[in-house]
Amino acid sequence: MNRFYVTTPIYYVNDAPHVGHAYCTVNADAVARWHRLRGDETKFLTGTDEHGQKVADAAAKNGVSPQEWTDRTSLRFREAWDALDVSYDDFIRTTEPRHFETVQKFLTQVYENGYIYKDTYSGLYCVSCEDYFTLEASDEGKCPVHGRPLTQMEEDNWFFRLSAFEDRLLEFYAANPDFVSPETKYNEAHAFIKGGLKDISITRTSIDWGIPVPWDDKHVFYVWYDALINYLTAIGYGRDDDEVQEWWPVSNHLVGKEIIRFHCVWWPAMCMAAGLDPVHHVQVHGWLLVGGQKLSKTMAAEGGVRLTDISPVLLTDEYGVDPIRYYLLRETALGNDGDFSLEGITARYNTDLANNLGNLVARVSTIVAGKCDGVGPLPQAEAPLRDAAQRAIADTTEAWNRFAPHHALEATWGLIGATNAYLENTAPWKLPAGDELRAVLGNALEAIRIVTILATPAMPSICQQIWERIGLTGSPTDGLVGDTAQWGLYQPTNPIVKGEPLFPRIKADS
RNA sequence: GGGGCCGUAGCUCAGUGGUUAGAGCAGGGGACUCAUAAUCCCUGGGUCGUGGGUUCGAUCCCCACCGGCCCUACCA
Repeated sequence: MNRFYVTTPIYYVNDAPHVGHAYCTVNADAVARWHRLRGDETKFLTGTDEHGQKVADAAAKNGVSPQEWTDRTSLRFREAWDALDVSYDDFIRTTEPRHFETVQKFLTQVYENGYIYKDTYSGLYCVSCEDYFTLEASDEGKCPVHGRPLTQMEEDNWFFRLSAFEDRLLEFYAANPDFVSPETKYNEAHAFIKGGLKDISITRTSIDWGIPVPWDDKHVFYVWYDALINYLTAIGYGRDDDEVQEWWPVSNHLVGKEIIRFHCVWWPAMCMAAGLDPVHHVQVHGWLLVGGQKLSKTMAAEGGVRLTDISPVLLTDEYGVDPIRYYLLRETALGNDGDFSLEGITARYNTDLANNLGNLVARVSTIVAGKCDGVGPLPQAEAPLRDAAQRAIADTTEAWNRFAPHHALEATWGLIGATNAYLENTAPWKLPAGDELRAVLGNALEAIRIVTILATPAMPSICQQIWERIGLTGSPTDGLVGDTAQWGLYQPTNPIVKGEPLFPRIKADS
């Protein structure tokens, strides 16, 4: 039995979920669904990050307690994921007792291993930002954001001895060239380590909205330290339900490129410090850009992007869940930045979904209804379409296995194109009733059946619908893809259903 | 200041040290009529950002520059 553990970052609850969150989460979801389809025992974790100064501030600003604020905002994330058909197995909140327990166990271990020490943090502080800057990061001693002079501040902090892991991290990177992908992100992380690592402050005394340091109750852990450990909380690290041995060796983090440092440098070092192997794999994704600009809360606040237009829930209301999932997965190569636009959604929808897939199902259904009394004929063992199907199956499989949903869908759509072309060549609408006609339609239906299996990680609900329309019982997810995605297995038990268009075209002016 | 990324057909992007640089979409032409004015076939001379260098030969290697962007230690 293979296992597969995939995580998203836990999302920071100082604001509402937006498309950027959805992008990451839907990719993780599709990959998780693929692995379930392969028969892997799969665990898909997402959740919310609920500590830190910004959350406390956001709560205060809204006149509620931090706990109430996080309850409220965390719920919005779960609602968004429900709206997107996200099949997480576990939703973690960093304010949960289980997380307190794991964090304290984990960091106590690091402490006992001698990698945490107390020192005075002294740095340049910007009162407006309420944050420290290094001299290098500052604008010649002035705040790079506000331009006002930074003041020297001191605070007693506990420090993590990150510098002790420079060599071990470099060795680890050398020994694990697939640790981070895509390769450019691996290089980036590797280069950063080579550039030298400094110890980092991991606790705060200035706030109390956080997880207490077990050996020093004046301190709470800095939010990132607590946050990263969520990946271990969910598999029971340090608790009765400890399943770290089973899940950690097959762990995969899907993260945005801006948090490479935390996941590819700090986090493996922290694991090493606790006597644990680092996460198995970090898959980095790029950003969705709106009009070439980063899609972010900041931009929206400045009026650069209308936040209401990029709420995931509004998008699914407008275009449907599966089309949005398809767009997010298909439009941008995972690892690259991508354009996000309503025009792009419409284009993908009309061409790939309405014209290619939806129309294929419609035209085949109509001919079967008209010429075969609505009963789907069986495919041939040997058919011209068979090669196209096998190529699509192989390419799609390979792509999903390496975190490349865009390539997977491209490969699957290759079979849709081949099937449309096959229909042109065989012109079943001209054929008299008989074996030839039945063979052509059976082959086309078989291709459609295979498509629904291959595409179900991306569009679970539409694929189920198509499955039923072509007269099959059960679901595309019944059985393992290795067994079911093989030419020749189409065997309907129900009549073909013509039905309404699966994807009514979106008119250009709407 | 330091580190890194990107710049390829109208658009979005693939791609490789070597004869004619590719795909999808858009556009143009044709076919067909089963289908959601859908589908299928044909159609892509674009200084591969600019200027140098290495090389028998570079879009792909090196350097500089221009333009866009990211990280520099709490925004997917």
